[in-house]
Amino acid sequence: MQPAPNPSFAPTLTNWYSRHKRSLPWRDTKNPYFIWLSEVILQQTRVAQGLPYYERFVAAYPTVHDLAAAPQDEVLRLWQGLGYYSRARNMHHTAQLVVEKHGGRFPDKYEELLKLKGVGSYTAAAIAAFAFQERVAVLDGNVFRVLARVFGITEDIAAPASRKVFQKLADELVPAQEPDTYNQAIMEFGAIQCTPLMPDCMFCPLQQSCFAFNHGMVQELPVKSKAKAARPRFFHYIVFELNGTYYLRKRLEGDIWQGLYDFYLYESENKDLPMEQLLRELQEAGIPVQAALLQPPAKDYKHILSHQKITARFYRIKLKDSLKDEVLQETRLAAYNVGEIDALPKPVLINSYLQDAKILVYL
DNA sequence: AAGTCGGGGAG
DNA sequence: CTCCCAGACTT
Repeated sequence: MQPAPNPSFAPTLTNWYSRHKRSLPWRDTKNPYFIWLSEVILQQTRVAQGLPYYERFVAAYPTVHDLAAAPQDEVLRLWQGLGYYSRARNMHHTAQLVVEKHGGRFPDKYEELLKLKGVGSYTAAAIAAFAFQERVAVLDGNVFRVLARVFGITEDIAAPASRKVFQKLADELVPAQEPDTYNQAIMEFGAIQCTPLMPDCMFCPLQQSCFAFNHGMVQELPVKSKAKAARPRFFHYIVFELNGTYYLRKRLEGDIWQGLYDFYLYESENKDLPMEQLLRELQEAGIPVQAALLQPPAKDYKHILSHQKITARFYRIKLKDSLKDEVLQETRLAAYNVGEIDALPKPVLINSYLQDAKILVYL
């Protein structure tokens, strides 16, 4: 059983925060648009990785109206490399809704923010607290970890059912005064002091009252069940080239990278796919290719996602004539020149190939 | 409750 | 390699 919340918990954290906090751009504003932008970017993303994206989005779209008016391809292109692209699509959708239904002003209550697409319990609480000083508790990976250790909570933080245990405690701990500062403080404390692997317990202001420290359980807490292994997938990309243009297509719903562009794709069950079979598959798709024109891939590309381990091969082929209209309809491929390709949103895997193949060259 | 959605950096 | 990051959504 965890001890009752120590009344000095919040003051200790905010005091620590005042001395250790990083200077981050979204902390210098009460503008809900900027705060929302930063929170969506930072979902499942380290500050160091998200920071340059935040700067780029603020520069490109200074107001929610600018974001709402932008084409989706442009928004996804700016998001390129950040991953979890549904965040960008939902963010874009929400920007348009805020403009059209709310006159460009964000809702100012937790319950209303929660209704926005892409805004879950964490992000709604963050916006409500940081932009509007609502007394709600943010509960992210950092907060889970700090609470589990300090209060000795052994519920599996990966299990959805555990959330209410942590949420109840988190809610009780939020002080009435400056809930925004407190929420920033506990997350920053988790990110810098009470880190996952090597927490700095020797110089921790909560050391005396920390359950995990006092019971030698710092390594054991928080309890988190392991994710299941990523499934292997084998991609065979055909890169059709025609007079300096290349055929790409926008990916659809129902798989990874929705809304991003890649090449003609054949996926096989096993790693090894004979060239003859690949040629046969192409023929069946109405794209007869002479074997001599199909250049074998130079190497395998390994691309790791949370739940998939992709091995990709790129077969480049120089066409003499345009692909048939019928094929273009069926495959949704279209020809793009290098400048256009640069402007399209692409998975990191595709971008890596384009640079290796010197189709895209950056200075 | 479990599955799915990216990519990168630290150790 | 492993872990996990200012999570959300669908089934």
